Amino acid sequence: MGITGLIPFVEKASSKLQLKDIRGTTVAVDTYCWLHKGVFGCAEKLARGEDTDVYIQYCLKYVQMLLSYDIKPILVFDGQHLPAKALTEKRRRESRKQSKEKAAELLRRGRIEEARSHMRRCVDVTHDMALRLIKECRMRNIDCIVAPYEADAQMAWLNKADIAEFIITEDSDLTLFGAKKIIFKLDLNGNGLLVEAHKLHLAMGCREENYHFDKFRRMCILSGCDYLDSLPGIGLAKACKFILKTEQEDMHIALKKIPSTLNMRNLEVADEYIENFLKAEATFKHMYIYNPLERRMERLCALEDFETDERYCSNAGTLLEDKDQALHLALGNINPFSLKRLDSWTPEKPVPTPKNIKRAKHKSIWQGEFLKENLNVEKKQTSCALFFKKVDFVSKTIDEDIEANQRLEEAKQTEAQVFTMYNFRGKRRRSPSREESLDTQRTPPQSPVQKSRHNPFAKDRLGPDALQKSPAVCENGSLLRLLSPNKVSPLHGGADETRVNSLKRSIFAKEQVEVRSRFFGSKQSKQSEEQPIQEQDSNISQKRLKLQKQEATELDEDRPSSRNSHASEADSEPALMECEETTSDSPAPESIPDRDRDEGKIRIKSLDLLIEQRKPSTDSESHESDAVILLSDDSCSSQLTPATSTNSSSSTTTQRQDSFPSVGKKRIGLSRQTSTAKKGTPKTPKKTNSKLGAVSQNQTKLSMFGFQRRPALK
DNA sequence: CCCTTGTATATAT
DNA sequence: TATACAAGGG
Repeated sequence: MGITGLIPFVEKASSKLQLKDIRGTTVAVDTYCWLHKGVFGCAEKLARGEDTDVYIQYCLKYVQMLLSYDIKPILVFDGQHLPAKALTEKRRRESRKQSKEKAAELLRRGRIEEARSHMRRCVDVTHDMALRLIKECRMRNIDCIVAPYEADAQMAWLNKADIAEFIITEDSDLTLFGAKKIIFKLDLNGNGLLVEAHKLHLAMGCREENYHFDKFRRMCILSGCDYLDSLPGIGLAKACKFILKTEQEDMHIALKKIPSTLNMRNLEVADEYIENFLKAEATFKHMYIYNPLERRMERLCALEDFETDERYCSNAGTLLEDKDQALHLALGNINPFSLKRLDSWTPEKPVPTPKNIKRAKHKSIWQGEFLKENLNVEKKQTSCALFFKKVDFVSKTIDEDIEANQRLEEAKQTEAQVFTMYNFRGKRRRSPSREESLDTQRTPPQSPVQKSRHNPFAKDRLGPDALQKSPAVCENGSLLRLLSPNKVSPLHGGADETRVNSLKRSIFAKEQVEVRSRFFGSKQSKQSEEQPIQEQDSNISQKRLKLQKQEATELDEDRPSSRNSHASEADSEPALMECEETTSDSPAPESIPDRDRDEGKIRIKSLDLLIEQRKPSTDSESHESDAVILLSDDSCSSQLTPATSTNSSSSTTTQRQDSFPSVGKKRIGLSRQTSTAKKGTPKTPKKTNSKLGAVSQNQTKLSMFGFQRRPALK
């Protein structure tokens, strides 16, 4: 549904987005997208009429993810069907009915697999299912709102009213309703595609001064939308061509010129089409929404704003006279189709939160004290770094410090993500420290100085107070002690005391971050071991030079835009974002829980890795043997023996890049053998430079923790 | 040659 | 349900 091909069409107005770039914001969510996808996972059960909460858990997983980024979600649900869509709905219902019959028929014949595919098509998302999710959200203090009609219009209004800065949806119609920032294709790793309305002229190939949003909307309606089928032979491309060629504002006149403008002589534009076009346009502009702050129904845009004749608004819904009914419909207490009252929850009587459920601390849109918080997280982070620059007057190489700080900041986010990922699996909730990490994510950052000085390994030193404020890197105390800078390497014993930013220290700071990302989230960073060490040797100095240059620009730059400009890097591992040298083009990392849900296993393997790190390894051979110790998977240890490793040292960069994820993943045990095998990742044997003699411990570590030359971008 | 339109397929756990 | 791909039409 929506506008066919619109998302590829607006490619020039879109950019990759990672949720960590929009921390502290509020987003409106098209919840039916999640429910539909969630329903897919349990379609069979639902088709059989069995009870299941799989789809609820699926949605809550997304909610948890948003919360972990300190993003306030507002779940928006569809309300009553519009008369204009009644026909479409009827068709869908019939199609579902047919699928159900087919599935039943196939089941009777015992063809289960075929029956399944039909079962998936016959399940529907009901309001009861929505209400069940709404009730779960009420316990968690997550705002929900049922739109009077289409969720799209409701979300667009939330966006325009600056209640929500972003909208998460799969439905391209959102752009037509006038939403400003829309996130499509959001996955559980927090990656999505951001489409910004102020860039739409780029997609249309229209000069900014000639562009008006009406042009875009008209183009989309012409290409065929939910409310109006397109004229035969007209899609987005033709519609765009026509809109750019005509300056006629009056659609009665303009539309008549389509055949001549587009050289389509056989095309006829009926008067009826023009009327329906204007109706469709009015529907997108003036549909009714619910204003939760004022607690009343309103039009998305007032009729006066466009001087629209009300007779064109026949598809934009009708005002519910009963204000109480409108409120309870918006709260989800009323079935929007039958208008039957199902519940009587109000924001004034919050439901108690069970002990095992976390309650979000965001202000509710239903409460009077709700204030628009236009927190610009990106700017905050920048100023944090700059502030730090001011206070640290001792250091000469302050740039290195800032850079190290940024790495630590990035790593903090990574660990938060990971903790949450474990959390929403909800399997083992043994340690309170994980919950704390969630809490910390929701509360705004403390003073910039504190924040920038945050040391992930300071747990031992700073005492209980620090424990509460900063999320624990790892709940395992021995792990932390092992990692503490003073103990890891004799080379750096005195570094902390002098407080001077020696090269060693700066490298070490980087290393710490990499260690963490290796454990908890990175795919790319795991590639390090396979990198020939001599190559890294030269890389280190290069890297430092580049980093110093980079951060000078990065600090002042608007973060999201700088991110977006590196399209291929946008989906790389969060902790490595700051260090572009270590990022690569490899596919987006998958969430850890999918790979290995057993945290115990991960913890043990992490320790293994630390043991490896602490071993006095002075050449690549011993490094090599250490690597084998790590392996628990028989199938991959064979690939990693030194014998095979020498064979392929001449492989090209691209080959290496392909091979790294599969090998690296196995090594720290964050992936399953099957998952890599399925994807058909070519397994190239590991490469090391056996000639390497005395490599400093530091360099060995660097090689172990993710430093490698960045493969050339295409 | 480009654009539209119809068809096939993966979708989540 | 949305996307990718192929084929047909102007």
